[in-house]
Amino acid sequence: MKSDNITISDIAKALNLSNGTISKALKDHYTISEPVRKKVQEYARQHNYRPNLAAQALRGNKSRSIALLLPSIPNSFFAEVISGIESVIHDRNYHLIIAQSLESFEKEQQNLKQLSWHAIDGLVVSLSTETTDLSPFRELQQKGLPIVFFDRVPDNISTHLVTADNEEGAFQLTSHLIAQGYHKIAHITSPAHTSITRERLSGYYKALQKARIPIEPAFVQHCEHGGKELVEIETAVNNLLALKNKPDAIITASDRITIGCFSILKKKKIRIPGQMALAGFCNFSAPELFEPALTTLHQPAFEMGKTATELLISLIESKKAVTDFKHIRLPVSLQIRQSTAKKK
Amino acid sequence: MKSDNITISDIAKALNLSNGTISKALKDHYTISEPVRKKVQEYARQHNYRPNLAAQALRGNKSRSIALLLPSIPNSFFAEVISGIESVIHDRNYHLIIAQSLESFEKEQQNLKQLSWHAIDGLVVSLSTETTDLSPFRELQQKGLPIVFFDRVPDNISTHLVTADNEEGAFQLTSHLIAQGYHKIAHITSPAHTSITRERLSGYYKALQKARIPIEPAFVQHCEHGGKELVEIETAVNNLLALKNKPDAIITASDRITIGCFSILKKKKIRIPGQMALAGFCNFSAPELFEPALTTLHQPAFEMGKTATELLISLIESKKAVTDFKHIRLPVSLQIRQSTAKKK
DNA sequence: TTGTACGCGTTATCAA
DNA sequence: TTGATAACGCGTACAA
Repeated sequence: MKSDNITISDIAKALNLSNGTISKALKDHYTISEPVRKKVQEYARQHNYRPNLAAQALRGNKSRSIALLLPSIPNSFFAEVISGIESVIHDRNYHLIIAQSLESFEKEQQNLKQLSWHAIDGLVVSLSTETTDLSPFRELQQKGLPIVFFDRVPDNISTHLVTADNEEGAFQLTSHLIAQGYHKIAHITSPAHTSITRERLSGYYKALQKARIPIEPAFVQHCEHGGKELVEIETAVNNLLALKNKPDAIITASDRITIGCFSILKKKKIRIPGQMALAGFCNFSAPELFEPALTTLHQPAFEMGKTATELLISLIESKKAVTDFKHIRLPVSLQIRQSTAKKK
Repeated sequence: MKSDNITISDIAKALNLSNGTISKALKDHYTISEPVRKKVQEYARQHNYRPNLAAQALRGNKSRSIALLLPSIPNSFFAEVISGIESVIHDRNYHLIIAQSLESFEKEQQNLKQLSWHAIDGLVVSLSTETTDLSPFRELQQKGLPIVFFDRVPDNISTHLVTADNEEGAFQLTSHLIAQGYHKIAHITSPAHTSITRERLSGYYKALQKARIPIEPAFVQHCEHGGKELVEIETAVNNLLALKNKPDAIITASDRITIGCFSILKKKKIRIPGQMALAGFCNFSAPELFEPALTTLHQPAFEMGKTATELLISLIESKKAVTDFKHIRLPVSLQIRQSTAKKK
């Protein structure tokens, strides 16, 4: 776009000062006298001065752009996350560069490479289900790139993490089902290596233990690609249905698995909750319209995006190296509906 | 990020050539001899040379970034659009800057201003429902900024437009309902001034005319904010239900209106399709799980995003001013389900 | 307290 | 066909 913006040297000429003075005055440098500072800032404001981002980037070796790498954009949960990121990024004067991995490690790596060409200042990531090798991320960190992970976060990495309180969420889902009279509760989830899977499993186990319900290993089914293909979910459901000791309820671990599982049960004409109760992690916008209305565990996706971005920006703008990293767990909310009605 | 990339002058030193020669060789300038060209490109490839985007931006007065301005990110339709844009933008070496208007003209203008600071090369827009004043967009165009509109497009503007075939979609929906035995078909839609509303109304009227069904003006209800607040949709539904001559079917004009209307009818315990058939424009991912499964008209959102972006890039990169603008209408697909079962 | 001068990496112009 | 040089706008030593 033809930029008709004025530049620092325009201001310098107009006020009979030098470029250096203007530059310093604009950023409240301490060596500039109050009247000059005021005059310059006033002039800049009136003439709608905007710093040339390209020049700043070239000079300062930073681009004021943040990259977002996530599994899938058109997914209720991640779309809300993006919205949360958008809510902070403009005010802080950053760009957002979005790339989706589509749950593929290869695509993720390819994206990562492309993003690095953009000379990004920071990276917000939710890992693909396939990702186990974190070395590419570690390498980028070592080159000085701040990274914040959210939702699907790695272990053993030194940086901020933002997740929903997955353990608590699974605990609530499971406890709710138990309270409704279901005692044979299965869990369909993502690959065992991912953080969210482990945390949710842990919550599931804790709830069972608390109710003194023995753990049945066959009740836990993993979708190796997080339910990317429906057939994965179908296999998981079939495995459960083939058990001698069939479960009477299923809790599911992601938008896609929840919706997929629901759909498969309906296709199989299995009554919900009569034959099988169902509840799961889900940020879908209208679960109350389903038949039956679906009990969901809602994650604060918008806040996750917002929080992760704020943390990232704090890392980027921190003068001294940050070593005190936090894992923020945001509260979830259980929304009880028909699909987990009391067992008869 | 600490960019450890090599630069043009690194190559120049290594090969004992000048910067200018390297620059030209890399872009296949005709004045560079074949052997030099090859040598330079080979060296660049081997050493993983990437042009510094900030420098290119500063020098060439363009940023290789494209802005996307749309009503709402966490909306099935627009999320798919973003995915479509993402699919082309990286390969063409552009950034994407996203801003959402949340259906507010004021927020849209504010975004527009902020975006212009980023020195964007082009703009992809879907207008907010509130927008009637196009002058800000026209001004940007006159300053030389290429703009492509999609979905909610303006009239009387000289640029490429990309929409779904809204008229055909509404025609199909209406004709389908007629064929199923519904003859009192209402239409809940967005404000009358928007392009999609007019096109869909036109399709609706054409289908009625073709079937020789008289048009009933009270059957057309507008949600002034596109159903941003549920109460708008509720009012529209109530207006229809209060009519002496009640409709026996409703077609709805957007994700939000469709879902909202569905929800309201259920809350009112109105049987679908027994008392009121329902079908609408909807890119929601699992309309078959609703009760009843919802007949939808699906828009090719991914393709719309992709097409709009390709057109925009062609405008940006066109050497000569483009005057031959097209309005591309992408095909829609009607998915028939229970909510429009044959009238008894 | 302010001004001068240089360099970030690239590209365009002009000279060789 | 290639080389030298200047310029894009900004920030920062260092000089004044």
